[in-house]
Formats: sequence, C-alpha cells, structure tokens
Amino acid sequence: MSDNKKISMSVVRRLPRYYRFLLELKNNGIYRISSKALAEKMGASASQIRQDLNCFGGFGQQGYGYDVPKLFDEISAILGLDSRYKAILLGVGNLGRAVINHVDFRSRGFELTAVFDNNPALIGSRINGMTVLDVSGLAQYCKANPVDAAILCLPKESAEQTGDILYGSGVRCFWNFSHFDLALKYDDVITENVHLNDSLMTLCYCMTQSKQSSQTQTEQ
Amino acid sequence: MSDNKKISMSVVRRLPRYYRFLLELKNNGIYRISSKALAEKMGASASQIRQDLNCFGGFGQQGYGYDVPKLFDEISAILGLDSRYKAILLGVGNLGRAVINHVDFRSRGFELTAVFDNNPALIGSRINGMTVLDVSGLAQYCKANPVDAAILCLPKESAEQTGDILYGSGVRCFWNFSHFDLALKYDDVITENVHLNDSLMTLCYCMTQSKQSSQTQTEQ
DNA sequence: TAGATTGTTAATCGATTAACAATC
DNA sequence: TAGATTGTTAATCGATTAACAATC
Repeated sequence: MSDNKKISMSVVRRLPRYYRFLLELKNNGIYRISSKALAEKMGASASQIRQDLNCFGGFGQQGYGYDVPKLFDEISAILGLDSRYKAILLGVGNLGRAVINHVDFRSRGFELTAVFDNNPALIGSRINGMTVLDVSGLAQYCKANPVDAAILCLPKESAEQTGDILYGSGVRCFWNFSHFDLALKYDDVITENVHLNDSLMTLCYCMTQSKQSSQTQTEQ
Repeated sequence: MSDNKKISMSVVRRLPRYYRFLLELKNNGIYRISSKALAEKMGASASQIRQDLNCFGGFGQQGYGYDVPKLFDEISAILGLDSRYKAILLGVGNLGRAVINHVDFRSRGFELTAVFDNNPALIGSRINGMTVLDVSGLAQYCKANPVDAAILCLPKESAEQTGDILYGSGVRCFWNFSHFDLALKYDDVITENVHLNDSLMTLCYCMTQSKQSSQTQTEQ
C-alpha cells in the first residue's frame, strides 16, 4: 500500500503535532481546512504541510482542502495509535510515577502492563492499579509475558544494567528517560529519548543568549 | 567577544550532549580527546564536532586534540550554566512533582523559587522544602519577586490562562510541558517545549513502521 | 464555468560531510 | 622533524519554500 520511500524523522516528528491540531479542530466542529489555514494555525508553511501529508498519500482534494475527521483518522493510522503495544516501566521514582500517572498510554498505542523497581520500600506497593514488581524478576517476567517496549526511568548506571537484561530478553524498543544511550550500544534497537536536563540546558542557553544580545544592543 | 554569527538550533541542541559526554570523560580522568575519538564515543562525525565547536571558538590544538576539562568549562560557560535564573513552577500534579524532585535546577543554571497550584487540597502543603502557593496570587507574586522563567506543568486550558497572567507580569521565558503553544500567541517569548505524549506517539510510529517493513520482508 | 486549492516539480536554503592546508 | 589533528573551506546531501499545472 504505502510507497516504500523512507520518511525523514523531520516529517515524523511533526506528525504528533498535526494529530493534536486536527483533534482540536475536530472537537471544535470544524470539518474542513485548507493547508493555508492549517499552516496559519500551526505556525508552519502551507507548502510544508502539503509536502508532509503527501509523503503518506493524497488526503486532500483540489479546490476544497482537507476533510478534518478523515485526515485525523489517516494520521492516527499512520502513527499506529490503534496498536496495543505492551509496555513495562522500570524505575518508580518521581519521574517514573509521573509517567505512569500522567501519560495516556491507551490513546497513544500502548498498554502499560507492569512496573518494576529495585527499592524494597516500593516493591509490592500499588500505583495506578499495578503492583510494583521486583526488578530481580525482570528476565523471568519477560519470558512469561509479551513485552513490546520498555520505559527507562532509571539513573544512568541502573539503566545500562537493566537495559542489558531487557535486550537479552528480546526487548528492542525503548522510551528512554535515562542518560544511558542504548542506540549507541545496540544497533538494532528503536529508541525515543527524553532528556529533561538537556532540555533545561537548551532553555538556559537561549535565555543567556538573548540576555547577552540585548546587552550588546544597550551597550552600543 | 563571541562572533555575532547566529548559531543554529541544530548545533545548540547538541551542546547538552557534548556537556554530558565531556563530564563523563572528565570524571573518568581523561584529560585529552581528539574529535575522532569523541565522535566514535558519541556516535557522531568528527567533522560535525569540529564544526560545532568552532561556532564558539577554537578550543582545540592542532596535532593534540581537545583538553577535556577546558572544553567542558567552555561548554558550561556557553550554555550559561553558571546562571541562577529564578524559575517558578505552575501545576503541582504528577508531572510537576516529578520535575520539582527529579530535575537538578542548580547545575543547569536555574533556581526554583516558588511553586503554584489551584487545587485547595495542595495549596499550603510542602514539596521539597517549598510551600505550594495559590495560583490566584500569581500576578502579585511576580510583582514582588524576580521571575526569570516559568515552568508550565498544567493542562492546556489552565496553561493558556496562566500563561497570559505570566506574560502580563513580564515573564518571557517558559519551560512548557503543556499542549498550549505560547510561542504561537506571543512572538517575543523564549520557549522550550517538552511534549511527552508527542514523544510516545513518535515511538509508536517507529515501532509500527519497523513491524510493517519486517512483515514486508517476510511476505516477499 | 471560475475560483480555490491540492499534488508535485523546481529552486532555494541550510546542515552535514569531505578534504586539506595550517600548525602544534 | 614527522605525525597528528585541528580549523576552515568546498562539496554534498537533505529539508524547506516557491511555483504552477492539474483538478475539484
């Protein structure tokens, strides 16, 4: 069906954004939109939107624009949001708990099936209807249950150790909040990294930069 | 001092990564590294590393390579990590609490000075040594205290509302975890977005894609 | 039909990689 | 000095924007 041309990550990373804006339009009862109007709404160019969408197919209609609910469904399908990938989460610290409680796995193609920690104080406690399991039983768990993806909310050292166990158990997809870069060690894994500290440093850079350039202006 | 050429965001987003790898090298007692060796370690190209660093100055030495502690200090300075930007956090839900407890503000150029919520059950409680303040007193707080940046850990609607108050109070820098895009509404703000749901959808896409292409291979 | 807007090709712009002279 | 490795320019590659024929 889909043409076998490789989609660039630049395009892929814009898909969730299209998804969000189209959902909002749909919820507001808007059934039709042109690339120009959508571009304005999203702060993008109409050309880019048409190019992006045409990577996956001709979803629009000349002279009319795009059917919002139809396009929304198409993008949901492209993203694979109707999947039910079984995910387990490692590390029930502050970050892990936030991910468990805050992220809507169901509507994003995932199902959170188990959570693990190595802290005896946490093992056995319940979070969001799940009992925290002992990470020492991880390999065994992976043998007995399907695991499509693992979510790493661990400090770097444990992440490497646990990542090795998961890889050894056949897990190849990771949502990685740790500073251990799995893709560097294993070349057949799919990883999506979230580095909060990096993000904050980027903000720090931008703030520092803008401060300096405004100072330069004043100094002149 | 620094040449006034504009640094591209592609380069800026790699800086925290250089920071991380150099810190690790430094901690491991490695005092010297060539662009080639660092490239191998980071999964990048030596050419890119030299290009990136040369945006900011000639930190290396021909025939020798780079002095690790010196380069680390240079990058810290470029990022502005010695700053003490005063940040306040809005929304002490799961995500907000994780950010408060998990992120190391000090070492990333920030100081978390106050946290706010609108939930009466949370207002007045203490988190990490800070008392949760009532968001209704936000504008007043901003008048009485310096606020360099705001961290939005709110649902979309409250984020827009609260963002407006913050903007009205003169705040121009945002670390935004919400789905409300401030940069679209105000053109003089600095925002760094973290969209966990988008990140998870990207992973879903990649997993779905790899599944389909491996199926295609099998089908042939 | 006339107007609007897509799908798609061509042109531009930016980022990455390659190459090599400069130099430690 | 000879070898190594940078800083920097040139070449390539990819992504974005512009343009326009196709068509609803």
